[in-house]
Order: sequence, then C-alpha cells, then structure tokens
Amino acid sequence: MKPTYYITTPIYYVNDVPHIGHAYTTVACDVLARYKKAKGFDVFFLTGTDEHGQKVEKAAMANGESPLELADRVVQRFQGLWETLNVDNTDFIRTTQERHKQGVQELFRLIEGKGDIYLGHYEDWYCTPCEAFWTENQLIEGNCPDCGRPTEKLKEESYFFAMSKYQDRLLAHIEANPDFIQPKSRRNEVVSFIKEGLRDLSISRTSFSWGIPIPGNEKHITYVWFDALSNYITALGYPDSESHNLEKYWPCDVHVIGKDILRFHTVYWPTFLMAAGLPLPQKVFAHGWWTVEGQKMSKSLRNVVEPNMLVEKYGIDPIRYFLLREVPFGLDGDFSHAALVQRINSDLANDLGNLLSRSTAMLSKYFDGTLPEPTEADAVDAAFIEQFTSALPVIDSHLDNLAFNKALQVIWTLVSAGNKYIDDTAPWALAKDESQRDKLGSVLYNLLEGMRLVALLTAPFMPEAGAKILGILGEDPDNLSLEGHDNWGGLPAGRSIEKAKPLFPRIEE
RNA sequence: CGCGGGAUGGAGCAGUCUGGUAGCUCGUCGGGCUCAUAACCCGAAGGUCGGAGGUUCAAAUCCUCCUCCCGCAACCA
Repeated sequence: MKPTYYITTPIYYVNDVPHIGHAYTTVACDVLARYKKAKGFDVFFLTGTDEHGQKVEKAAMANGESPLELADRVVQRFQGLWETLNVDNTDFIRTTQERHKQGVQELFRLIEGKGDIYLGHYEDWYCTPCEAFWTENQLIEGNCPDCGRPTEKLKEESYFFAMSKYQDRLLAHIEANPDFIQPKSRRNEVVSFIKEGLRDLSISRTSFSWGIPIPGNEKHITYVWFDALSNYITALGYPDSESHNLEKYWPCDVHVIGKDILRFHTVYWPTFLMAAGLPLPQKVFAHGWWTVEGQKMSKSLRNVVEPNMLVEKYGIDPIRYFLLREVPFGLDGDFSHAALVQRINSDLANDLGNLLSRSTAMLSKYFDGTLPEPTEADAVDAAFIEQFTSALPVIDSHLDNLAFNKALQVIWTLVSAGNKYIDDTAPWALAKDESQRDKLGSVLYNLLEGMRLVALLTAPFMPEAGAKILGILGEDPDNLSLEGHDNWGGLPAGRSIEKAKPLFPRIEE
C-alpha cells in the first residue's frame, strides 16, 4: 500500500476576496502535494472555506442577502482562482456543508462526554471584529491588543473547553517533537505563550446565530474556531466514514498556515484533539507575509494584489515560481513588479527556457532531431550526470522541510550545469570534426536527458511548463511521476525531438 | 523597562543555534563563445559583517551595553 500524505491549507474566510496571500498558501500546498504524488504517495490535499460567524452574518445583511447566499457567491471566487492557478486539491470543504456540521457537533458531544466541556458564564472583554476574547490585563487602554478597537465586556452563558488542563501535555508534546511547529521562531513564540498559562476557552456564543448550533442547546452557536479547525477531520468524514479516510489520512502530515493563525493551530487545535483522544498533526508550518512594493498590503492603499490579474499578465507558472522562489518559506517577503520580471527573465527565460532552446536547436541542426545513443561518459560527462543524481535527495529533503526556495535553488544548479556543460563541451566545435561524432551525440543526449529530469523536478512548481518540456522531449506529458523515472538515462535514443519554441518569452519593457 | 523583526560589498538576501578562509542573486567592469529567447560561460572590482566593550589562540557568529530602522489601525495568507 502507498504511504499517505495529508496536507491542508487553512479554510479561507468568505468575508474577503482572494488575494496574493491566499494564493501563496494554496500554491505552496499544491506544489508539495504534486511532489508527493510524483514520489508515489497517496496524497490528500484539502482546502476550503470558513463560512460562519458574526462578520459574515453582518456583511450578508448589509448586502441584503442571506449569509449562505454570500458564501455561495464568494466561494466561487476561491474555487475559480484555484482552478486558474492549476491547484489540484483533493477535496474542498465548506463549513456550511452537512458533513462538516455533523462532524463538529459530534466532536463537541465527544469532548463534552469526556467532561472537558462545561457550561459556565463568560465575563470578559470581547473584540467583535477579531472575534477574540481578552482578559483585563491583556487590554491596551481598554482596547483590543490585536486591533486597538474598543472592546465590550460580555457576560453571557457560554460553554467552555477545559484547555487549561492540557497545558502541560501540550508543552511536553512540543518539547518532544521539535518539528511540530515550524519555523523554530514560531515555536518559541508558542512556547512562551503557553507558559504564560492557558485558560479555559469559551467555545460558544449566543450573540449571533450564523453558525453551527451546540447539540442539545441550540441557542448556543459554536465558536468559529472550534467550528473552523474541525474541518481538517470532518473533511475526512469524521466521526466515521465509509471511505475510511480518517484512519487512512489522519493525523495529517502538515497544516500550512499564515503566521497570524499560529495560536489557533498550535494551541487550540492540538488541545481539542487531545481531549477527543485523536492524534495531533505531525507538523504546523507558519509561513510569512507579503508586502507589496515595500508596503503593507491594504485595501486603503489599494495595493492588494489580485492574483487573476497577475496570471493574465504573466502566466500561471511564472507566478507560482516567483511566489516560492523569491522568499524563504516562513519569512516575510516583498512582492514587486521589478523582482517578478527579473525572476521571469533571468531564471525562466534566460536559464531554463534558453537551455531548452539551445539544446533542442543543436539536436535539429546536428542530428536532424534524432536523439543519438550516448557513448561512454568521459570525466566531464560523468561530473555533469553526477550533479543530477546527487541533487535528487537534497531536493527531496528541502521539500520535506517546506524549503521551497532552497529546492528551487538546487534545481537551478542543474539548469546552470546544463548551460555550463554546453560551454565546456562546445558542441559547435565537435560538429566540425567528423571523428567527434559520437562525442557530440553523447553531449546532446546528456543535455536532453538532463532537461527531462529538470522538467520532472520543476513540474510540481510549474505544471504547465513541466508537461510542455516533457512533451517536447517526446515523453508523456501527463505522466509526471518521479517514481522509477528519476534515474539517469530514461530518454530512449532514436527518438525524434523538434526544436523547441521559446518556453518563457522574455518580458521587455 | 510593552512585543516582535531587522542592521552583512551599489540593491536584495544567506551565513549567527553547532565560533576557525565572508557566500548567493541582481547590478557594474573585463574576457570567452556563437548552439541559443542580445541569451550562455569565465574572471575582476567592491564588505574592518550598525557602534562600543568583553570572553577566546580565534567572533558576522557567544556575553554586556548602545544607536538606528520596520511592524504591532483595518482587510488578511
């Protein structure tokens, strides 16, 4: 049986339209999902939308529509964007779906049954826009420490989750599993937060109605984070499923999140799971945020980057490539037009695209496009080939660590190696000497074989380009599997390969 | 004592945890090549690693103090 790999994005709040940040998270997950598929894993890649809560209720009311109508409308924008960006998710969960509601209610009942949920009275300061509660000493001059807006003291009946009880177990878990929270700086943040002391968590609201009712006491609505976080298991059919997806895929291999929702994923969610007697996720990885042309992305500055426009202007693959190449995953980065054009021209057009052009052009010119049989490798050939074989495990380990930019850097050392190999072997000189015919053939074979591997390795990042290169090389563009295909020498000699047209045109301005 | 991030050749960054020739991309300059999307390859110039002190045979890296910059409205990955 294939090993499984379960990866998730957060579910996106429908009280917002998709922007570059959503695209970033989702594309990153897609790359990893595609890579793991290529490596032979049975991958479950989940994304979806968070559709409940007071903010959605209010926004819908303001628009004169029902909350569900609003959600139905916005969810299409997310799904449409994922399709545009070639995101190949396994499932798409909406928290308004029946499967989710039932799962959430069951999770509630289970934890309640174990005695870790109790009915009490809530008395604290609440920030409505943030949907967050704060203690007296957390407030800054009476305002929300997160957003600075006024808070109101709420006294209401509420269900509580006995989170405090799990404080030590959670710390012990984090201690025992150094990779649980990534990157390390985030892990430190969480540890110090937990050490300040965990309080029991209010997990129901009576102040609005757009949400999942608490079983047996329907005037209470499930707290949005209890609702939302559960998606990671309800999508697998929790509490039970005919597909047995839960036992098959849970615990998930990685929750990929933005740094803003770190606490929910590394404190709330794990303690919910502990209470429910379910295993914790293997890893939670919080990536950084994008600024735009050096400035924080904001609606008021009107600099929110709209992914659809980018795709229209630059193409899908260049955008996917840029997002993951430009900045180390986990750190903040800047999205600028100049940097994007630079990446496209330098990495994609000059290095990769041009390498394909010159390689295939020489094959046409010197061998009428028929791939020759390689002869015995000399030192230069062997060194060239060796770079590929030694790069594969390095790339694999970088991707396991979600170090997308490092993986791409290593792949690009192979592209550079190709360009240098041409220079070192000077095929145009070999072509003038009939006695070097075999040697010339080997060089071209090695180049194109190298291109095949580069295509397979870049395919998770740039599915269209990967498939296109494979097609040019006469391979099956739909078979992007690395399993059994990542050994040197996969291209059969004698095959006819045409001169390639420019893969990534340079952007001239 | 609010919290966090940062200060490394012209620009953007890595290296700092696990002290020991300061590295990458871009840019600049020079050279090579002509297969290629004026792309590719090689070389060079350019940094006393924010400042001061300390530990050490040795510090960008560890310790102390200081200076400066950025974020900590909202939307939100």
